[in-house]
Amino acid sequence: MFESEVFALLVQRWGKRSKLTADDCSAILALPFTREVYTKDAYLVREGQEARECALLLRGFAFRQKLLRDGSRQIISIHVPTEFVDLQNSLLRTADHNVQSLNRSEAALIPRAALMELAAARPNVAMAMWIDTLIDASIFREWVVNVGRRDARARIAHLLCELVCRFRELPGEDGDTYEFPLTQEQIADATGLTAVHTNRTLQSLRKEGLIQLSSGSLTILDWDRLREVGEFDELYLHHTG
Amino acid sequence: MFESEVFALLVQRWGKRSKLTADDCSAILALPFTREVYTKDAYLVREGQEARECALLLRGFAFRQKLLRDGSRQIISIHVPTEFVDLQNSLLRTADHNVQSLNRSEAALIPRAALMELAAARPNVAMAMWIDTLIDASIFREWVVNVGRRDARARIAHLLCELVCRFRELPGEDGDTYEFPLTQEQIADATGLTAVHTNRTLQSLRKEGLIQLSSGSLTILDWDRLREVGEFDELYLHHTG
DNA sequence: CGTTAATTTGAGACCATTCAATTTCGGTGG
DNA sequence: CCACCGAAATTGAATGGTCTCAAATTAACG
Repeated sequence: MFESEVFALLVQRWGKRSKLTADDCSAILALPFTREVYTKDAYLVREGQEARECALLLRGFAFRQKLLRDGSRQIISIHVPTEFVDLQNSLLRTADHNVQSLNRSEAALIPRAALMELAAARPNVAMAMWIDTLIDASIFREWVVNVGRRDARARIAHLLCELVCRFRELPGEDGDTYEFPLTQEQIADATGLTAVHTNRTLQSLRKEGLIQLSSGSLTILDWDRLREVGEFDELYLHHTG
Repeated sequence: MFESEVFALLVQRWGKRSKLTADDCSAILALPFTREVYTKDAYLVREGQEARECALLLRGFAFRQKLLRDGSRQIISIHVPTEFVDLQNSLLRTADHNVQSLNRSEAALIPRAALMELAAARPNVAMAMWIDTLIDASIFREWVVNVGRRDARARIAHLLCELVCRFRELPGEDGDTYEFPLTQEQIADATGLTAVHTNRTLQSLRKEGLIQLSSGSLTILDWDRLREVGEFDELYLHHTG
């Protein structure tokens, strides 16, 4: 995927909900950036670090995460291409969490200052960025509910539903089979479970004919029942398209 | 507390991190609003509802919440006076969660349109509002970690630490004793526990001399150890003051 | 001072964890 | 192309933290 394409997809995504003028669009397309490739588990952002640039995912996946003293990890969200991975850190200046690459990924790094100037000069663009961060926040809220009040089956089903909904938005992704980049350990860290229990729970979802999941590929066999098990309602994703 | 005071406190809070001109300030102070009083558990915002106005808390407390099919409830955040309770819903238009009054509270309801116009016309104000929502998001992230990866003692200790830090910012609140408006059931819903287990866990925190909590009043007896138990690091609150 | 909400207590059941070992998978070099 | 390797997935058994269901006690409030 060429960088120009990604910025074009970004403009397209934002254009759906905010009115962007031609000038707004060309100002976005004119943003300076450098490209960076990340290997699996490489850090894009580190907690405590001062934000100097903001990463826009071009290819691959990334996730937010916090580490606890005992070494356990909680994943807080998953990110797909065309998403900014740390607008929050850019505005708040010092990162309060880590961002890691899920698999081999690539990002465009935009200098913080350029992004802030753009936001200050163009209210429409600022609004689009703001809304992006609000949707992130909405997803965080749903995750609080997920890990706080649902049992293992529902947590995992809900996570799978969310990811499928978000993968579907990507160009070239449709049908019922998706490239699925999370290991069971990562699913566990995203749902607040252990890898062992995640494994057993996935088996039960498979045994009941809801999903098929192996070797990096997820097939949804029964979307309605998976939704039901995860008590999934996509309102919180605020997909207008 | 008079409304003029609250808007003044808001301007003061925002002024700490964003540069607000005199014009910005007077535009904020000129916002139209109506006042509304809420009884305990009254709804300020309902999931699925279209946002027509945005509530600024003047007095008392409020909390965000989602309800599950089985009737259980997950509290997602607590809010104190001078905080906007639903900027998120105002921007995203349709509310994806509920907001309830924690005790008897009072809010200034600002028409959505007026707030949006102010944001569009004044980048500094927009930035201040944006940052408010980013700090909310940071708190959501920490709550994902709290309910996802900590045991009952740590979850409750962490919640208490957060609330104390935020109460301290309020005028007239200092020392080690605070008005504490949450029932044990609400603490349970905020930490993803049951009320019964919350009760036993609070007893253990009391028995070890960390806190004193009864009849709506919380005293911190050993801040350092409470922090330790909750693995609390206030970076995520982004208090610049 | 009665009535309801909130807190407290007990006992048993269960979901998820822990720890350890085994098997399978994916990739790499010989 | 096969042998090897580390990572990922899988299995088993025992433990334990938290839940459930009830009932009792205490506090709050009009």
